[in-house]
Amino acid sequence: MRVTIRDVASKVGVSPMTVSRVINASPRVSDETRRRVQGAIAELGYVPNRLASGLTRRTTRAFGVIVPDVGNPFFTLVVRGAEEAAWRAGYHVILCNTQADLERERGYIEDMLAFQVDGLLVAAVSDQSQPHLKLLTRNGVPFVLIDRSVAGFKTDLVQGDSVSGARQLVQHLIGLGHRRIAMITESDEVSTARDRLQGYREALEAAEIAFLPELVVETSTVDPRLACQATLDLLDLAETPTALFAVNNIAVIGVAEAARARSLEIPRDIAVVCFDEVDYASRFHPFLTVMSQPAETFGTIATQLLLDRLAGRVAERRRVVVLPADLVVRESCGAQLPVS
Amino acid sequence: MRVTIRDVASKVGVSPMTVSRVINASPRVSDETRRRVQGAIAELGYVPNRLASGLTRRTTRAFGVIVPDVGNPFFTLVVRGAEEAAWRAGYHVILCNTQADLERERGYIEDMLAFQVDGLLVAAVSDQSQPHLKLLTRNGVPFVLIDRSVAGFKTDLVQGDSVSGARQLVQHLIGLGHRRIAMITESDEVSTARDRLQGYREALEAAEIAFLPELVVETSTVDPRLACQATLDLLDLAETPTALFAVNNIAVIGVAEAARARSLEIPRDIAVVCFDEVDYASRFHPFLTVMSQPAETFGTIATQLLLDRLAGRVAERRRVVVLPADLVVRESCGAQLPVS
DNA sequence: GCCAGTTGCGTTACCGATACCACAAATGCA
DNA sequence: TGCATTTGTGGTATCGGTAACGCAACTGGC
Repeated sequence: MRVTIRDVASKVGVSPMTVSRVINASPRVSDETRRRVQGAIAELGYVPNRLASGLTRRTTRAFGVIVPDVGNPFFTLVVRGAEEAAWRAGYHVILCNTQADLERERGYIEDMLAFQVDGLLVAAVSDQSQPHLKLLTRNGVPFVLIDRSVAGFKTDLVQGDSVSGARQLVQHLIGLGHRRIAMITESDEVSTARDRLQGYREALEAAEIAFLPELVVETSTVDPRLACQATLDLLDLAETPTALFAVNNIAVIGVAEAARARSLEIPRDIAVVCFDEVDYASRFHPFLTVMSQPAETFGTIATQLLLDRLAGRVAERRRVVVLPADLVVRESCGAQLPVS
Repeated sequence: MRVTIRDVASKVGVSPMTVSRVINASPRVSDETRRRVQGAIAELGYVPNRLASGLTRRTTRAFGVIVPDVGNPFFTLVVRGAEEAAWRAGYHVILCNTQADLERERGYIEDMLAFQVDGLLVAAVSDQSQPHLKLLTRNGVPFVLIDRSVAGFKTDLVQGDSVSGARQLVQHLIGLGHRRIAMITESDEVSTARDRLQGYREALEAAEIAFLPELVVETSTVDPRLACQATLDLLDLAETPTALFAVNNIAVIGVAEAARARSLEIPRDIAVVCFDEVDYASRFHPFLTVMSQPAETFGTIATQLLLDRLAGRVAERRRVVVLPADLVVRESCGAQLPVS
């Protein structure tokens, strides 16, 4: 049923090898033959079988991108950046969505290995992704970590400056007069969560504000519902926080929901800030003050690192790229904005 | 570098064939041998080469899902539903994001063909996707269209009830007293846009309101910026509309932005409704009244149709599944909500 | 006109896995 | 014990391409 190179060859009356040469733009084919072969390819709708060509050449010119949640605007942009850069370099991208599930992550990594991709970009679920990633090194497949580092893995890495970013966000809140600042975070097996908590602590320490464990709530995974519940718990404290720092754009959704459920108005009753743009939602009220990361650049740079490795232009050691984040002050923090 | 079946075989001291049997859970292997082979597989980190096995068997147990924009919450959920259903059936999903670009769509369809996927789910860019899809039929690869039909293509299809959904939304606005209702839509080469415009017209007609062409603005593609500009144009009309119907969740973002730019409050100054949930954003103000579609179900049902074809359980004719949409009344339409 | 170099194309072997067949050893049943 | 069957394993060909090589026919410089 599927059209093969032999179908094309016999239609034109040449050998499969000649068709192969036309496909791969080899110069050793006469113009006349080339034209006839191209005609047959178009007419039959022939598409070369990459399983077969991937077998003989040792490359598929494709790489996998594994992210925990394509629906998260941050990762959507990362993927877009990666796709763009890959496309320009003549590579194709296979996208895998793990839904932050380790099981699934392992499955996809095996899949990518099975499909013989030339390399991978991985935003790992957590430090527990380590065994899956070992599969890659053992098979000699290069990969670049995005956004999150994985404990005990010394590979190329593109990440944001979570420590400093979080510190700035919290300092901003402190500058607005807040002293009782809570944080909604996720498992500290995720490097970004760990780093942001650290930044939070540093900011408090610098302002000589005591770190209160009860003001930090950790949800098992990042999810609006869990974050909402966590926020409600915080709001039930005898002494409620006056400001809230959400570990990312997903958690903040739950925070906003909880505030609404308690009829608290942001920022009048409680100030809110978070990491990452909320994309479309940041155009809606409450207009969130965020630490904005250049998500698309994460994707393009990671792709560049990977392409470098594939091309053998290898800086032998691992390369770590840290991209700065930008404080975008909107309304949710309660800052008085100059009239624009 | 890559571990092959021969590496495993020679390590254990059996033939590759025996290893293959272990991988594929053939019963004709002694427990003893099976254990030793499995040990070697784990130890070497061997992952079977699917390029090779895909060549001999005629299946890869993978299928492609092609959508215009994974960042669109509607499609994110479609993908999630498809992944879920595929996973359960032992299939793997390769996700392709066309960014509503025909060129890219063609590239991805060729890629999927090249990777010998067993089938595809396609949310096509527009009617102009027809030539790409013909490639699939010519190569005998089954596919199911999602969300959008493509003119002249009689294949399996899972879509929403756009005509009736749009009619209901507009009727709802009319019921609230609006007579001057504008619509922001996209190219009428997209079936859903076509159908929603039709529903809009039907609702007007039923209420004996004249259809005014100047109240319908068509943007070339669906994009918040374009929708924002389109809305501004509408608000510049001598007689401005009192209500606005956005063709989908992306367009409505631009509408909200435009309203804000003009310091109009929703719904006090202008009522707004749209198709599709805005996901996270619908938890933010303005709380949008929407026609909610069961996006995840789109994915699961489309997958089911595809799996049926792959399994040969074919209802020979095409099957069309139309999923109903639900009017979710929130605040943006200006309806008085009962106190909950 | 001769020989070296180029051009255009075909042949053969192989990538890594599996379908199919073969076959020795173990087992079952009369 | 004898013969049929089952069990466990290996050998060979093959999937659809391509690398490497081969080789006629043409080109061109002397």
